[in-house]
Amino acid sequence: MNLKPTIADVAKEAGVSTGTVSRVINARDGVKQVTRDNVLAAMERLNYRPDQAARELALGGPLRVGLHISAATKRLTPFFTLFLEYLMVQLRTDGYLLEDIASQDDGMPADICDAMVLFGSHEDDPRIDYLLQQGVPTVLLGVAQGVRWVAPDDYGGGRLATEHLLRLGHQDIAHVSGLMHAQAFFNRYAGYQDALRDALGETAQPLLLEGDTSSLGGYRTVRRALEAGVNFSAVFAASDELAVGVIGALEDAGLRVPTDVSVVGFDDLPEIGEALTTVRQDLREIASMTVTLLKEALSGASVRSQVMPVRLIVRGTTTRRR
Amino acid sequence: MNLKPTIADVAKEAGVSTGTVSRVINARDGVKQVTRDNVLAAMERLNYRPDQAARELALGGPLRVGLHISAATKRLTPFFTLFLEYLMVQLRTDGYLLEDIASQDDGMPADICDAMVLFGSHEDDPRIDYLLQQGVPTVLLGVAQGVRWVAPDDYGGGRLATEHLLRLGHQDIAHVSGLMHAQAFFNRYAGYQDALRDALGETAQPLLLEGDTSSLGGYRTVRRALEAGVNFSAVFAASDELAVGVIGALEDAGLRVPTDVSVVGFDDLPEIGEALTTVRQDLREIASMTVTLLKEALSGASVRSQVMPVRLIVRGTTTRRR
DNA sequence: CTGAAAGCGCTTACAG
DNA sequence: CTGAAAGCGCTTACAG
Repeated sequence: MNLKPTIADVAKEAGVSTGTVSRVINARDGVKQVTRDNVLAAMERLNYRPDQAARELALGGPLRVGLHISAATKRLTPFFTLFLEYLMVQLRTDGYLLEDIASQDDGMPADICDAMVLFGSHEDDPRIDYLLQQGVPTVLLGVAQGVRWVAPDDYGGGRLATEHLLRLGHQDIAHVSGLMHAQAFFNRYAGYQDALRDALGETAQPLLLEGDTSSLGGYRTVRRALEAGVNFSAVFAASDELAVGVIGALEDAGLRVPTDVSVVGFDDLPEIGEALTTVRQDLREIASMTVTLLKEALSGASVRSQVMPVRLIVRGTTTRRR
Repeated sequence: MNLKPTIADVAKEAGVSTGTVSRVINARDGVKQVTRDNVLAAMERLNYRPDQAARELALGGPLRVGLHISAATKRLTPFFTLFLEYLMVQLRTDGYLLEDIASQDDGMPADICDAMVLFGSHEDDPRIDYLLQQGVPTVLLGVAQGVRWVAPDDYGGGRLATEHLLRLGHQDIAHVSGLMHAQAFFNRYAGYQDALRDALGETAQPLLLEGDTSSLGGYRTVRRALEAGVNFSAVFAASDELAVGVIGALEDAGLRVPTDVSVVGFDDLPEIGEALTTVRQDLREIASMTVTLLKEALSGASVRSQVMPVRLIVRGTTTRRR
């Protein structure tokens, strides 16, 4: 039979009852280790995937995972859109339902689900205490103390991008970013600064150009810098969106990319950064890790967090300094 | 009892069996009209909503609705993101699962679901014939012949925006838009032209500024026009995103909005167009109508299509001509 | 620690 | 045209 295997198939294969299989699937304790291993092996052999509809029906509803984003976070960005899509798919696979949670007047989530995902945290985010106090399993996107979180290696990515430009002979490297109170931007900037200092010593001149984080923001920031006579032969932009704007501004100023100015982005978003030299963060992996931590939280495992690796993708917007 | 009513509750209330209730829920024929009315009334009284998990389990899987977007369409835009979210929620409510369908080499959808939603159609979209030939229930976003479609009143919206500006005394009104082969842009432009002609007669001077449809695109388009000495006291932008860029370019050129130049957008997107005078299209309604037409298609009802109304929202970016 | 059995809310042959 | 009943794939008291 090549139909989708059910819990009954697994039970037969493992020589146990369906109840036991169910217990193993749900990591209920009170199953002998040998039995558990047996069942796990059988599941593996049959490539068994639980049927979510059946599970939901038996349980009287899906497990609800609430997504709460801080007021300051923009939802309608390519980055957020993509991450959300991956997260939703991941959660659905495991039978969870992702719900959008609105904010109360005090900024706290207006509804509390079986578990929560927090987005757009800054330091000392009051939502964290609030949720921990209620004992709700919570995972954060970004870095914080005392909660489970997952975040890309922003610092390492900043270093990678900057070191790449340094290796190409650039010294006057501008960093175009958003406001520094966002943890991701702060860490990318820190990586940039450290790489610069490591390579150039104390003569290193970090050049931070802050502005709006959209493409338009990147454009205007760089255009203004150019008009003010600021000088650089390379730009590390803190996101692909910014990089797109940066390139536009350079073009409009008659500068060619990468011949005159090299540009590195961050994210490696489809549709946006496809032609860019950029630092790739794997959003799918990040979403997947978010779900993993969520499940750990739900099962009461000990708290841990995860930095996700990034890597440099060299494409056509960087070249050796002339 | 205030628990969620089940099919059994409805059956008892209507004095029939659960099988019969199921038949009327699913619009199976072979149910006497009186019985049907009875059941419908009972459902109404109890405010019955079918349990999707149970349905899915009994049917052996959810009904899959495939979303296919043309290669040219950008997915990671605020507009698309928002629409997709609404569509997904609507579909889930009715127990359908939205799936993203990739393209074959020839541009046709690589997988065919129980029903399809097509996005980013232009005239004579070959996907339409392809799907109709296979007999797949299909709904299109946009306008086309011989299929079910739903679209906002682009033409009417173009008129509304332009007439608003005319009423404020503006005569030199530029239209900033994307490429005209997109049906929505084409129709918005047509509305603009007709409103202009109706008000100013043959002296009317349509001024079309085409460019990239992002905010950055709007910015660059207008900046270039300004630098070329093009003259206007008002702009009708074909989207809120474009309008944001337009306003940026005006500001950077030292022009105040709306004192010096009035700007109208289109869409009324949250986060983007919140301060704009704009033409509101109700994406939630459009998504909901899409699902309605999908269900009609699935049940074999006769083909119909729907233009969704839009309306002008006057906010702070337009004022009387100085 | 594990099995047998009932139940979650629906659909659909099968009878009548 | 309609009802009684089995079945979809899980979970979970209840026994043992």
